[in-house]
Amino acid sequence: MLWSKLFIPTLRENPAEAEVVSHQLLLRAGYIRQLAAGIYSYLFLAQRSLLKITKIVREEMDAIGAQEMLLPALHPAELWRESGRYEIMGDNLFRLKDRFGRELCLGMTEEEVMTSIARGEMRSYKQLPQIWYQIQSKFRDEPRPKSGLLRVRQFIMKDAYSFDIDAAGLDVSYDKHYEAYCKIFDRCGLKYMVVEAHSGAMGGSQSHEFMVASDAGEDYVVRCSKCDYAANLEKAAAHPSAPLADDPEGDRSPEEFHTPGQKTIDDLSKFTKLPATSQIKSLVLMADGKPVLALVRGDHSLSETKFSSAVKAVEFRPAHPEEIVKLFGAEAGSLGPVGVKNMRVIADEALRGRRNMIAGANKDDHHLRHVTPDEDFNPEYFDLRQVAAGDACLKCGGAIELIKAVEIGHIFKLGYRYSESMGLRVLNEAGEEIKVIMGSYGIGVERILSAAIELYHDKDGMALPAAVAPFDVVVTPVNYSDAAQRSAAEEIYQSCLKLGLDAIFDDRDERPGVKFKDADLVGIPHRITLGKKLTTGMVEVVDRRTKASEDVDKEYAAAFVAAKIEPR
RNA sequence: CGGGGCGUGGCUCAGCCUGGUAGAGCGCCUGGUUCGGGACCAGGAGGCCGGUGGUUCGAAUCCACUCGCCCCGACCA
Repeated sequence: MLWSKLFIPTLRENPAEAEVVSHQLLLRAGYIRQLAAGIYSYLFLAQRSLLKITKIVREEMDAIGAQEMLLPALHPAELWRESGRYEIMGDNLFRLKDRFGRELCLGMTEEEVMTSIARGEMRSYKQLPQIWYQIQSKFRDEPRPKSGLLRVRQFIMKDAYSFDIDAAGLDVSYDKHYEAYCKIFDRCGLKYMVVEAHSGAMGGSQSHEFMVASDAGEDYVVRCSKCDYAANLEKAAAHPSAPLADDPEGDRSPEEFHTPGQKTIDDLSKFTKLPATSQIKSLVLMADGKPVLALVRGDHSLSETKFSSAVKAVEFRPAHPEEIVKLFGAEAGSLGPVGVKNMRVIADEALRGRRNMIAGANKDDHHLRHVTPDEDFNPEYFDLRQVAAGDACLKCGGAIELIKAVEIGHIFKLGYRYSESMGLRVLNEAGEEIKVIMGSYGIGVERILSAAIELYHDKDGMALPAAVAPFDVVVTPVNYSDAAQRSAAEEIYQSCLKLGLDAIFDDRDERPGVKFKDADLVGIPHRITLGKKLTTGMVEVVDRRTKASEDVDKEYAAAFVAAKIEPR
């Protein structure tokens, strides 16, 4: 293609609205333009990259026997009511009405539609297993779209669904996806981690996320510095750090003391001269309308995910101040577990075996010292605590680190959630009706591009892996009005095409600086530059990432570049 | 939804406090000189100052409302 004929609107300066690097570069390099908050147009360059990514995705999905389909994005609300997600998804689901007042919604994932197809046609175990997938736009009414293409309201997802006869079959389908995902992300040139994940609103048992470390990410990955343990923060477990002060010895009874105006853990640490690790933090939550008192060590934070699985709540929220006063007779700064009878009391494992700690007295401006779990109150123990950096790995004791990351893929064992609610059953060998077991598997296509940019960029722009770059190579005559350069460049460009390279010919009558800057910004992995050395038959081949330049005979330049690009 | 910031040619921004002719750099167009890392000279085009209402002789500027975008939080397969 001829650069002079293409629409590649590069910008010299970063648009003011872009904060994260991938967003800035996608705009500057002319890949995307914004239409509204969280809604973007993908221009020529972005579309080329995305097509390369989806091609890789297709090849690897097809390789595990998955069948590509294309389902509607517009769904009848009725279908979502069947699975129960019409209510669960709340405002995140785009909802609309047609001219007759029928309720519709835009798909955020397509378990319902896939399940409805399956239940209409599947009759026998002999038809299973099946893996169906599509690459299609998804819609989510995000409360806060952000970071360019990282969190948007319309995006392209590869979503796959597996249908199996039993749990062993699901394991096979799940493992196939696990491996296919690794191949996809490897081929896209990404550095990524696979972490244990929480299955969240999707339901189901096992789940893994594919994460790319990046400060632009919104998730935290907990990783052991020694072994291979890695998990999403929501799910991660670890040994807590030791308390900073030993518990006082002895079999003491709770003793009230006056703590005027001391409300936070911090206040109390200063006031009592005891570290936060000697305190019990008391949190009141309303879980499905019922109050629960959750206790964690003073320096720990409650993991909301772990809390909700511990109490098996569909919905929960922090209690309102009025509710707290009504239930405890005291305000939030002075709450504690001693004497609490009117609600469930759950405690984090880190409190088990501790003695003589500080807790609120359920009386404003008063606290208790010498509070001992299992003596002064009897909680149910759970892992409730959010893991923190510096904790010790459960597997090997190594130090835990926290890494910010972008989620690019997620695989779930759904189990029977949809087949049960929507009635997907087949007959087994014995002629008995059995539920089909399902899995679902997603990849965020734009996130692969964004993550690649976050991973590979420098001050001049993108340094994309060839697999996802819009072009493999750009042929750049330094002076286009020089007839010798022009014709030699044309020849090299044609040779590149013959070798199957995705080549672009920068035939613009621009100064060399402009052409070099644009090529760097756009992130084309290789550049063949024709300049003064052409008089001796030599051209330069420049590597975008390393900026290393090699002189090559013009006859071999195309083959030289082709050899550098991995076969695909 | 709570908190903060910002809306002025295509892009980055100044002007607003203290009301009176709408500006700069880059980009764009024409001509010329140039040609190895975003050239130079000359000429030129391009702006309902986000919108509505108000105050005023007069509003980009002051006031009210409103819309949009970004960031933090809440939220989130």
